[in-house]
This record gives sequence, C-alpha cells and structure tokens, in this order.
Amino acid sequence: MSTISKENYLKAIYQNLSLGVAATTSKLSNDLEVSNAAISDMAKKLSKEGLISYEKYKGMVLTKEGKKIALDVIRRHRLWEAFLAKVLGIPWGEVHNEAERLEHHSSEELINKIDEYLGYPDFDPHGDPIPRSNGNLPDAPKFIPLTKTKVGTAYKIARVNDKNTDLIRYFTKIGLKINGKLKVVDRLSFDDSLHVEINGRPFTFSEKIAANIFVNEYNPETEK
Amino acid sequence: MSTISKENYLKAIYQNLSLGVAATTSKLSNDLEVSNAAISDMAKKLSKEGLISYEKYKGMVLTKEGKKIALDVIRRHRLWEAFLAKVLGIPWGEVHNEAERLEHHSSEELINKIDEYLGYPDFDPHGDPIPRSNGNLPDAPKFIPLTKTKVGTAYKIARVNDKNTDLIRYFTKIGLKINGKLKVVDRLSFDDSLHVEINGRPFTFSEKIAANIFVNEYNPETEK
DNA sequence: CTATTAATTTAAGCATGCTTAAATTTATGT
DNA sequence: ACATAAATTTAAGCATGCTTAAATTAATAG
Repeated sequence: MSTISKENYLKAIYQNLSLGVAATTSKLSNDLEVSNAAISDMAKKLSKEGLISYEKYKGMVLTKEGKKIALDVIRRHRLWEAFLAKVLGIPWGEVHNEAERLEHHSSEELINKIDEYLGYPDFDPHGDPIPRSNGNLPDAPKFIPLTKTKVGTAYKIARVNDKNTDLIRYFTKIGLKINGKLKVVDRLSFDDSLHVEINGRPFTFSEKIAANIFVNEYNPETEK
Repeated sequence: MSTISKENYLKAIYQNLSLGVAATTSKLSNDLEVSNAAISDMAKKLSKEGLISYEKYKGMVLTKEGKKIALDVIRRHRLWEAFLAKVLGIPWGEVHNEAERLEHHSSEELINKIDEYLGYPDFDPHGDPIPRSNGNLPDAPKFIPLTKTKVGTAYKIARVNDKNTDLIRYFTKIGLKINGKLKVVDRLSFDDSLHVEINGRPFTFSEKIAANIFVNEYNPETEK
C-alpha cells in the first residue's frame, strides 16, 4: 500500500533520476532529511512492493509502477501550486510548502477538477512541467542551467527551483520572472559568479544562486 | 503535540457535546470507527495533554484549549467545503470527504486566505456555521430539527447533515436547498414520517431522513 | 595491494495509533 | 439487592517509520 512516506520517497527518487543524479542512500537521506538507516529500510519495502528496483549498496531505480506513482504525486504537487497561486494569489515562493502537504491528501477527482479549472496548464508557477493525468509530461525544450549559458547572450527565464522561499522572494524583488528576459553579461572565472541584466538592470548572481535558475533560448520573434 | 488523530478526536468530542450528546467511549468509538480500547487509550493521552478532562468510565469534556483546537479544525473543514464548492463547483454532497482530509494539512495562512477569498462567510454549503479565526461562532438562530416542527407550518431550510453524500445527492435531486422553503404538511404518528412540500411538490421523508434536516422560522418578509 | 575512509546496511529500540481478548466497573431488570 | 448485561479499561501485540550504534561493504589513497 502507498503511504505519504512512500510517496515522498518515490518522488525524491524520481527527481534525482530525472536530473541525472543517482538515487543513493546518502543522497535521499539528505533530500528527505531522515537517517541513512531509514532510507535503507524503506528501500527494501519499496523493492518488495515492486515500486523500485534495488540492489544493496547500488542505489535505487524506479520501476514502471513506481514512476507512475511518482509522476502522479508530482502532478498533484504542481497543480496545487498553480491553483493556490492563481486563485488565492499566494506568492509563487510560498506555494511549495502548502503543496508539499496537500499533494498527499487530494482525491484524483479533486486534482482533475483543479486541472480543468486551470485550463490544463503545462507548467506550474516555477516553470516545472505538470504531468498530465495519463502520466505524460508536456513537450518542452530542455532547460538550460544558467550556470551553463554563454556570456553576451540573452535567454528566456524558464524555470527556478521551487524549494527555497527566500530565494524566490528575492527573485520577485529584482523582477526576475518566468518567461522574462535575462541577458548574461559576464561570468567571473574566479568564482563562476554571473553578471546579468534583467529589465535593463544589472545584477550579480553567485554560482549557487545561478544553479537555481534555468533558461531557454530567447526568441525575439515569439516574445512580445 | 497535536496530530491528525488527536484533531479528529477533539472534533468528534466537540460535535457530540455541541449536540448535547455525551462524549462517551462507545459513542466516539462509533463516530471515529475505531475500537473502544483505542478511545480509552487516546482519552488518557488527551487528558494528560490538558486538552480534555476525563474521568474513567465518565466520558470526556473539552478543556478550553481542547475546544480551541476543535473549533479550529472545524473552521478549516468548513472553509474547505465552502471553497471547493464555490471555486471548483464540487457538489455540496461531495465536499465533505475532501475537506475531511484537507482540514489536517493546511497552514493557518492558507485557511485565512481562503476565508478572505470567500468574503468571510458565516456558513458552509450545508448551513453549518464557520468558526471565525478568533474562535467565535457567528450568531445564528438555533436550528430546529425537522422532526420537531409543527404540521401546517412553513420553514426555511437552514442546515443538512454534511456526512452522507447519497442523501445530499437526493436532496439536490428533489430541489431541497439551504435557505429554500419547506412546508410541513403532515406527520404520521405511526412512524413519524413527514409529508412536506418543496417548491410546490410533495415529498415524504422517513424520520431517519428528517433527522438530517434542520430548519428555521420562515419569514416571508425577508425572503424574496 | 592494502589500509583507511566513506557509504551503506543491520540491529535494537521507540512513539503513534491501532487491534483483539481478558478483566473490571457500571447500569439494569426483577 | 443481586445477578446479568452493557460499557469501559487494561493488557499484550502489531505495523509504520523513524532513531542511534554497531557491523559490513565499497571506494580511495598511497
């Protein structure tokens, strides 16, 4: 049987794997803020239930069924984020924490109603793609980490990491928003910090901040 | 510390006491669908935490603090019901089950946003009063159970029990709605079944159904 | 290649909130 | 009043999902 805890484990495994990061015991221990022993324990259970495949000391991979559950949890999470932001005007930096709890307590019918209400959106307020009810992700260009962009080039801001409320508040403050334009002015090789321009104003991002921002090619034709 | 389970116990105790029903072990066991032993167990814990006062074999009473939590859970429940019905158009018979889960997973900020969005409503879709954020209940005339009404009199439908989806679906089907008019035509002494008129159409309610409907005086002046 | 370090797993234990079965207390009928 | 029934509590046990500490396996440096 699936529980809140198992949903969270599956989601965390999915999110690591989808970023190309191995779902190891220590990585998950860090992500989920529980001990290594707890991860090891749960890995056995999820494996026995056929939701992950797991060999001792080797990390975890989702089975088809495990992936389906993970995507469903993510769907619920992102739809809640979009819904709360749109209807209640909750700031995009704060919807994550609410969604983190609500995602485990909503019927499929409720989630589909929210989806319908929002007009079947493809992305949540942070630019993350929302899995459809059939489990597919909408097509979208692959996100480019701001850390890997070219100096002198303009990009479209496509996604920010949804997990840090304070950082997103700062983004709001400086006018950084999804689908906005960002120009990479310079990158200091000393610390990989970035000089960028947003709405004509200059800002400097540490590498750590830049790692939370993702962009796409900027296409002046399709933008206003 | 308060948990989902404790919130549910406190809510159930409150709801019994507010109907003038003693919060005994067996009553709560029935309401919460757990064993008598579980109730007994929890009674000790809640008592130790100062949320109820409890003497063995004597039933439970909420302390001030326990009542505060109970009212807060009820507030969350009823605001969710109102919100889901209004925004998503979820039928009034179905919002209860969703609210039953969401009530335990919403921050105070979220609940207050919902309250604000709805314009600080006094009643939920079933006619139940919504506790305010300060813990007070809105003033309202006391509900009269349909079972205690006078034959030949017209009443305003004020509240229905929110717990039975099927029954509420039936109410919808026959045009029974909150604030609607209902005339008591006859009561059979044999089984206390009621003949009523709603929108000019006659219906018969068993006593069991009537016990789930509550009314107020009908005032033709204030009604349209 | 081996010693040391890092990562992971196993073992034992704990809190929560249930269960069933047995014991106990309270209520009821005559 | 007193036997019986009903209600309640106690006892023992279980599943979940954690913890810390010890044991084990894998990775890495020299």
